[in-house]
Amino acid sequence: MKTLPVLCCGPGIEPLDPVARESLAARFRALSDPTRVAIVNRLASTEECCVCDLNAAFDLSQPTISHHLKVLRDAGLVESSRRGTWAYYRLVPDAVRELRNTLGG
Amino acid sequence: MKTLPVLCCGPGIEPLDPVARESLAARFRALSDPTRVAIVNRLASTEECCVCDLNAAFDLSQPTISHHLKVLRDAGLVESSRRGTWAYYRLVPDAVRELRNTLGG
DNA sequence: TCCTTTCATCGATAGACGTCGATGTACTAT
DNA sequence: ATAGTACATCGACGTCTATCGATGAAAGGA
Repeated sequence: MKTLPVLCCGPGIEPLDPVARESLAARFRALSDPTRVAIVNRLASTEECCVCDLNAAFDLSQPTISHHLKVLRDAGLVESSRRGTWAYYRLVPDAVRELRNTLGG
Repeated sequence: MKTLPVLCCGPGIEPLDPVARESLAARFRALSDPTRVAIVNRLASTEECCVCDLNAAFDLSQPTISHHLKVLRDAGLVESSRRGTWAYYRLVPDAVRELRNTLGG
């Protein structure tokens, strides 16, 4: 005789709506690449960083680094500004904190 | 010569080693899909959850849900155990907490 | 003006990923 | 034994992604 399993995922939960799921997944996806994790790690330990230094640091082609920066920018995790010829990138602390909060139930 | 930009990403940082980058990225990649985010969200609000209920909840085929659960399992974010015919999944709180800490300056 | 440097974008390609139907496996009930 | 249920795995398909070389745009220096 089998005991009917307790109905899990019961009535008390509040599931994420589809928009929130997609939005959260998009931010995590931005961190789903080792190079991007390293970039964020690097930006986390400095005020800002110019692209030229990132290019030098990562042994990847310049377009590839530029691509990763765009992914992080589109995800709202970093922001950039140009000063003269150079582009400087920095973290968006609120975005990182927000993401962390979603893991801190 | 123009004013050389301040050497950013200076000597004080400790960059992640390649293994850590890959390992972190792998965990974030597990959360890079809206369905998996929703599964984790669901598991976060209950003790454990049987696959049959997840199948009913997500309007995706049973193999697809099974695939997502495997991804989360391989990432160490969830664990499962069989009791009788049913398989029950639950979060691995340490894994989630660890991931959160990496975002916590 | 011309050349160089910095960075973004384009186009192409190989590999990874999400999804499904079909199949396999283990368990339960009749 | 036979049938049915719960879940995992397999094979296939279309899409997305990481990467590169080539090109474009903007700025500075000669």
